[in-house]
Amino acid sequence: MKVSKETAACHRAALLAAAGRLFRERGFDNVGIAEIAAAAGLTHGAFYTHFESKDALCAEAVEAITRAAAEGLKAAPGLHAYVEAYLSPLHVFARGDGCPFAALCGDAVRQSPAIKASVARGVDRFIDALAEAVEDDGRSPSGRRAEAIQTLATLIGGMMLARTASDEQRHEILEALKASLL
Amino acid sequence: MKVSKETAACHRAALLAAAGRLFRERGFDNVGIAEIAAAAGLTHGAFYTHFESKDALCAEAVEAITRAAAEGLKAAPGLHAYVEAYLSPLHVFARGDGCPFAALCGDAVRQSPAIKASVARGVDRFIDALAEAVEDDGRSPSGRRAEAIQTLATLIGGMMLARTASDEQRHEILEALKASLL
DNA sequence: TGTACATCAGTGAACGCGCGTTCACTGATGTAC
DNA sequence: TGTACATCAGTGAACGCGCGTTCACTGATGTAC
Repeated sequence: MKVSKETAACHRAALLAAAGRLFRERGFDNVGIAEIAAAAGLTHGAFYTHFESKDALCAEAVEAITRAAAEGLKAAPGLHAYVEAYLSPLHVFARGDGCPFAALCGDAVRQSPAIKASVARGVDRFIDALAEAVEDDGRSPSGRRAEAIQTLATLIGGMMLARTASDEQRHEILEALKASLL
Repeated sequence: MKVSKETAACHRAALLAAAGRLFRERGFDNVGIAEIAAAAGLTHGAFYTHFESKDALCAEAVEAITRAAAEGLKAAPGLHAYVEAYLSPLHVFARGDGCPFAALCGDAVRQSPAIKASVARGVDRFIDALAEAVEDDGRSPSGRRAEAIQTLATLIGGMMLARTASDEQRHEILEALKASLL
């Protein structure tokens, strides 16, 4: 049955939100259209009135969650606090709500060009945001960008290590990285 | 038909080698038993005379390639040279023969406990090897281990970023990280 | 050393399952009069 | 404002496909005599 335009717009937003969460929790290939639709209160058939394909949804969901990640960084009370929260056990376990890069970079390599490009744009935006947050001790813009890249690599590499690590390892990894970045 | 014990042992080794390469190239879930068996010159049915399940193969393949990675580091002419080679465009594209952590950490989070444990053991061995390779300026063992963790996080995070990045981004990322680690 | 036979690595058809996608259909929405 | 009807978001059955795994069978191996 038909549904009002506002309701349809809500459904689309719900699909994107569910996809953003589920993809981060389990990766692109381990979440089905039916599950995403169900999480948004729909059946799988309705999905195709909102998105052309799963691939199109993936690209759009990546766009959304990477934009949110950059906004989250800009809204943080400072790089120090951001890094502290990033390298917390909470973030290790809250995958569905966490950093899209730590959750999906490994997957993205093997996805379609559209998805890879979406992730690459997100990475670029996030590096920009990090470069602005880095302390300005009179360094050149390119120097700050280089430091931003190093911080990002350490954060996402560290998060992935912490997520596969055993309980004892996890603590050691998070503490070592906090000490080196703060 | 039956086959001599040596031949069977070769087949098993070939299955492990093919799995190690294919898993790194495309991830655990995107490579089928039939493809691995075919790469080893067998049909899929024969696979089950060598391994109990795909999961068992994954765990054993991870064990093999992470051991090889640690040995490769120990055999390197120095940490400097190792990092230089790690952060090279060659490594970005040679996934099947490259670092198992950069290739599989993202996947491993979602795999069975056996696979996760296998990766975690590999990470531990690799950190040990890195801690030995780190320069000894009179630091404590735990200080060297912390530096090893930071180096590993930066390397695998950087490799994953470089692998999803666009052509221009890739160069910038690799150069920034080499500058920070060397 | 030669023969007879049990073993078992390998084959390929078949299974159940979940996936992405399609499509005929339904019925509330919202527009045209 | 009220009515008639075209639109189209949503439903659920169905599709083809590839997957991991099983299993009856084959025939070379390697052992027992």
